[in-house]
Amino acid sequence: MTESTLLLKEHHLKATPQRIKIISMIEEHGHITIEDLYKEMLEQFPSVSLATIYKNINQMAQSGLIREIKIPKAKSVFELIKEPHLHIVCDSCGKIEDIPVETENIIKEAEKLSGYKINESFVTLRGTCPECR
Amino acid sequence: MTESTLLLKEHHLKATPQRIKIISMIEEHGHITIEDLYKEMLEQFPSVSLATIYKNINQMAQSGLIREIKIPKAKSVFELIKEPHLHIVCDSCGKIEDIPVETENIIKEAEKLSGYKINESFVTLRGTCPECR
DNA sequence: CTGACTGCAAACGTTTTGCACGGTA
DNA sequence: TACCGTGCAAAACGTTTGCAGTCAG
Repeated sequence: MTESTLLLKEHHLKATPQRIKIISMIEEHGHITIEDLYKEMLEQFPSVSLATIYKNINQMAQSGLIREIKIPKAKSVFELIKEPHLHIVCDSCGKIEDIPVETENIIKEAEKLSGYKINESFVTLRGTCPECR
Repeated sequence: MTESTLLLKEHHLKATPQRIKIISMIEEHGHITIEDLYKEMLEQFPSVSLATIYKNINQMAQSGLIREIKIPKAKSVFELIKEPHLHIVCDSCGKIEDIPVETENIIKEAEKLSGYKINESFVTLRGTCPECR
């Protein structure tokens, strides 16, 4: 029983070979676009359909297993839902990394200023990574 | 000479009636989707084309006059580029507001942790607005 | 065994493109 | 006047849907 299979079972989704592959690819890459998911999937499942990928991605997002991250001026990527973190995108090579930065202070501040009850925060930074500098 | 006309001139774009209208609508609404822009524009320019709106929005974004804000689980909105601020979206009514929260601390922290040189930050929060609570 | 999942093809909504006409500087 | 912007129609894209066959539980 693989890790991906377990994740699927926990979210009450049938563990088909396609789904297992999708999850392990997201896990492996950290973040991945639909396009890359499809390309890489074709190597192992030559007749896989884009429709299948979309259907599964949508279901997994619905079940709270994965989440779509919209990136300014770039394609969306998908990631497994884990601990809160923020994203940083390299302007030069496009790489996306997670960073475990605490956003509590900002949220508290925003709640005070806005009067909103805040449920979730999405933070994306853009800059230049150490390798591209 | 209107404010919108000035903004266009500053960015070396010809001040056509359609462009002036687009900018004044973004200014008026703060944030607006392409769809709403088009609908409202039709009232004043019954034969305006969606193609014209897309072409202009893309040019204005390219010139640094406006910016696209991608919202989780919702349509993108466009805003004039002004002082840094973050966005908060109401889960219940969908309203989007700007909040002038300082993000310097988070950025410093992220730079330290990641080794990146950070150029810009995008922060979107979701929650419930005072009216919807 | 049965309902859920897959792959295919067609449909859909959004965004882009090419072109002839019209308007701004 | 020269060039850029507009509107129209068609095309290109990304995503979704319906359906018949297949598979996981």
